[in-house]
Amino acid sequence: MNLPYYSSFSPSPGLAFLSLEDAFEVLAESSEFREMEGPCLAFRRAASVLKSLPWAVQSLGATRDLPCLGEHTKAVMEEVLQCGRSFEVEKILSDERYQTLKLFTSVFGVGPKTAEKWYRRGLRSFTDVLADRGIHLNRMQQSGFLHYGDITRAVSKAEARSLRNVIDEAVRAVSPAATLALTGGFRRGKEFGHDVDFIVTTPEPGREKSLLPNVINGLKKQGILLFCEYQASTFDTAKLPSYRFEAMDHFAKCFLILRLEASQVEGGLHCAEGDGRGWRAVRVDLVSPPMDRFAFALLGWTGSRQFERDLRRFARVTQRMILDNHGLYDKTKAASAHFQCIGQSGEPFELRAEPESGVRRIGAADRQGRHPVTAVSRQALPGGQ
DNA sequence: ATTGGTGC
DNA sequence: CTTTTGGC
DNA sequence: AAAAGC
Repeated sequence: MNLPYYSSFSPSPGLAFLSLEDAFEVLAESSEFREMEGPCLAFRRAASVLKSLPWAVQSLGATRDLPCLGEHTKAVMEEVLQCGRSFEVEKILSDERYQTLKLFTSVFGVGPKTAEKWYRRGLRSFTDVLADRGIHLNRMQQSGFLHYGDITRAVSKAEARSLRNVIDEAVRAVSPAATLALTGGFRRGKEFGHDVDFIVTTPEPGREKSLLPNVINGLKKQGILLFCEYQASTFDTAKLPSYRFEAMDHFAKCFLILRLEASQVEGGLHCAEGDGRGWRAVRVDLVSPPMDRFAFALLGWTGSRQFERDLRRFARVTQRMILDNHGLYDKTKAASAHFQCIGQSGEPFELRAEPESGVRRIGAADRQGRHPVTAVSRQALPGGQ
């Protein structure tokens, strides 16, 4: 197993200059570990707003008209712009609890609760965790440790393209009429990602239930399935919108770790220096909504996380609607009349989401003559429910 | 059966 | 001043 | 922590 060195943010002063985005990400993460949800969100927004700018901020004056930046964030910015470091950020980076929780949560299958549990047991390293006879790792965490080096390594665009071919072949063998769409960060145009996300749907009635299980079987037969957690659909149009407190959508989906052969990647694998295996493990997610929900699923899974959050808040507070991965609902219509998206019987639309920006994104896009959200049309269902 | 993990 | 922040 | 609501 490849253990990480503490590399992401070097606490050694003078060497690594901190970017403003990184500084806010550290503050956000620290707030998250301390269960301060408000400050966490505020720092995430600050980071997101700076990321959305076409230029790098070089002076405090340039941030005068930007939203989501207040007293605290501007004080940090002043420090970082002045000398490339922040006292508060460095204090966090040198904090043992922060370092340990950051390390533990970097393992696939380990979230804040589990990381905290291990920390309270006095564990401080992977060696500590793996040597502790009282710790039982679930299947996901076992895979997380087993493939740690590979799945913490960034996935390149070329690797994502290659995986598209692999998935496309497996899908086509099951349902030739199926639609496969790349989502997540790579759909947003990113050069690197931590995984590769796809949405797969079939117009063939009755096929949707067996589609994902059959695709998974195909990958298994190829011998490239290193890990699979399959979640069957719990989607039910009669129960929309869902009032239950649930983070995830109800579509059939699977969280995979696949073996990707170097020979299938144009320009080779994104791998470590002396890695002669000729393959690497990659995290892949497949989501399979019913065809008529394709657009909403695509919108929801294209991200970014901050964009999804802001978009839903925008739908609620200014449009008086509820948006989720399953649909768009008008709160002002009786009995939660529900709105359908184009593409029910025909072509799913091309979503032009442009995430990675802050709360002002929609307005900014409009000013530039782009309309990232207008693809979701207000076409009422017959009968109106 | 519940918690915590998975995701954008 | 209090409330809201993905009624994920 | 920042913004919105009262």
